[in-house]
Amino acid sequence: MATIIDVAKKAGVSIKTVSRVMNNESNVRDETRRRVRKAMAELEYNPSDAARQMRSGKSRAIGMLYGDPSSGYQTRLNHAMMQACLNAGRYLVVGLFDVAAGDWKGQLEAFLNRTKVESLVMVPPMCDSSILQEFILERGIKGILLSPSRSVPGIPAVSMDDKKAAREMTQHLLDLGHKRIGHLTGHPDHIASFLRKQGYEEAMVSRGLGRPDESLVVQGGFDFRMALSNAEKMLSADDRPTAIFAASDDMAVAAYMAAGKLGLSVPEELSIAGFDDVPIAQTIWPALSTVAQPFAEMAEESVRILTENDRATQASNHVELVVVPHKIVVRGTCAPPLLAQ
Amino acid sequence: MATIIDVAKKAGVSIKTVSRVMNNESNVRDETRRRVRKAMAELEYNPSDAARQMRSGKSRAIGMLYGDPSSGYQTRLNHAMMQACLNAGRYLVVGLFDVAAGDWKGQLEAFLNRTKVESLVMVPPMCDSSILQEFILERGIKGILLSPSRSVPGIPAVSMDDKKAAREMTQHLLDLGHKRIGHLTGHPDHIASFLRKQGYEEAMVSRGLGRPDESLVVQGGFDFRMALSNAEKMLSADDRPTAIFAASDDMAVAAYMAAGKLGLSVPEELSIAGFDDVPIAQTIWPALSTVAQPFAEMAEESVRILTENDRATQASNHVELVVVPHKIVVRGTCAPPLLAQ
DNA sequence: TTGTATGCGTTATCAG
DNA sequence: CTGATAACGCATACAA
Repeated sequence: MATIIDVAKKAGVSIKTVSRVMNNESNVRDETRRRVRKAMAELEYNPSDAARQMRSGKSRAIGMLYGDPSSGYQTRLNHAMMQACLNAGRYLVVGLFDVAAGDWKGQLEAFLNRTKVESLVMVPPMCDSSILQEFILERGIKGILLSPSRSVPGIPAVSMDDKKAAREMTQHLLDLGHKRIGHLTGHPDHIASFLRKQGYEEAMVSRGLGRPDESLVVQGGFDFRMALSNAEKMLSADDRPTAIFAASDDMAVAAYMAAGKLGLSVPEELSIAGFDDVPIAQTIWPALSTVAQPFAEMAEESVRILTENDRATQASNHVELVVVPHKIVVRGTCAPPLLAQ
Repeated sequence: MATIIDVAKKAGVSIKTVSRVMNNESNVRDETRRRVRKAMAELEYNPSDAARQMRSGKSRAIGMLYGDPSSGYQTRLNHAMMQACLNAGRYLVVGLFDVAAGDWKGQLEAFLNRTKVESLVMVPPMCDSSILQEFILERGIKGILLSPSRSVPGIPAVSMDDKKAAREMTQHLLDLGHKRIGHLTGHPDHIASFLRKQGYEEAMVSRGLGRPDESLVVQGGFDFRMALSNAEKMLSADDRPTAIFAASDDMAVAAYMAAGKLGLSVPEELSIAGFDDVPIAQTIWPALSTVAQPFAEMAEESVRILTENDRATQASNHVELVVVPHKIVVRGTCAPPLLAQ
């Protein structure tokens, strides 16, 4: 394992200069910088994180605190972040956050002190806490907000466009020929529920179908049981929809089961679309058409922003919000409505 | 932040002695040891992992390489391990393993070199590779095997008892009064499939029901679609079972859907039991009765064994296999069979 | 049984 | 713009 001394010798400079190059500091001649870079590459030099951390008190690892360990959203994000960190030659240090307990600031502080991470990925719902936002701002922690409800000056944010995705998914159903499309909404506390419903409504309105009424837009609450019962109700009506767009895959599965109970075959008699692309979406048959959240890309963007430490570009590249493109995953649960309808 | 020097001063000893106490080395008088311990507690001393790592080349972090990032099993294990590490004052460093690619040894070596972890949790299928086992043995890496197919001399293993759990779940159904109980098997390549089927058969035989024939034991392959189609077939027969025990929750959900399609209500007309306790098990309604794998306990045992570094006990405590008790989770999908049957 | 001194690979200070 | 040298907190050879 080559050390900074080996690099310095090879490049014919002092270790301090090597250190300067590593950290993208100014006050190094371009020619020198190039020579050092070359020596580093040739020796396959890798700075020792341990030494760095000992000296500066900061680890190069990236921290992420999450609240709900059982959420599919979080587990998939964890994996995507780990991958992104791996690609960037970093570690991911994850920690559990007790959302219900108070003292969010104290919890974050404890995590920071314990792990010494210099940068942080903030996920919902913590990313929307102004207390936490101010805290990382004043502590000088590099942070990014993942899917925040609204962006915050000084802290870059990465997210997908929920409203647009919902609009597109609904349009897909519309393009297939559906006119009566039901929507199973999420939980009112989640901003995503609102955005997804809005996207759905916009698509309906833009096709001249008018704003859908209560017979079409029913509460799902991101809850299987509620979605099941309300989907059953909606599908039992005389003017039942020929398609249902659920604001989450779990609720889409509920609609799926409701259809089964009522003897409606999917997708022939009822089209179903979901949102999230959780594992079960690919497990069931026919597989669920859904919106795939771009976890990998969101994670990569986050890590890229966090590891961008060229002090020169830092000022100019004042990124405040990166919107990552989603994917509409067309699988087996959507088809044109029966002619009889 | 207190350092080893502060502790030494406070205890009136040298830093070497503090170091000895920290690492549970011998050659320290009990009285001295106590004094040092007290000083550490009073100063809330926390050894710096960075300094340790720099000096010894080893991190105190615990490594875990996993193969299938989308598996519910793995994501839940990840979380449990993270929690267990947290409780033990350690980190978890996870890495992705490419099972399909060759050179398992090289992959492991790269991970070790990169992360410098001194201990390792080996999960399926890597834990069953003799090449990997020999490698960690000769490199002197502390390792534990999680749910291996068979134990290996020199490397402690932690697992649950799949056969016993399957037997108990089947007995639960038997106790309810069921006599014709179907079984959806897992994938033939997984040792767990075999064990779970065996447990089911033992329970049936022990109640004098004889060894179940092919009409009752059908392939599920840990695959939703296969399970769905075979469950439908099984439930369409004249002598259909009044209960189904699936070797995984995913397949249990398939049976659930098959029942829905055939107009069989759960649990009144068909009882269903699963295995794993994945999130969807609690999502659906009625919620699925299933076997909960003791992730938290398995993780804690693993970390305990890995961090047990008292050199005195190391020789005597030659643990080779720890079997962690599972839980039978009784929820809503199992009930006595209808009298009419 | 206990202590002293040295070095691990960085970053930072200050002098050139 | 560049370099010599002192820390950072711990483990360990070697002494006592």
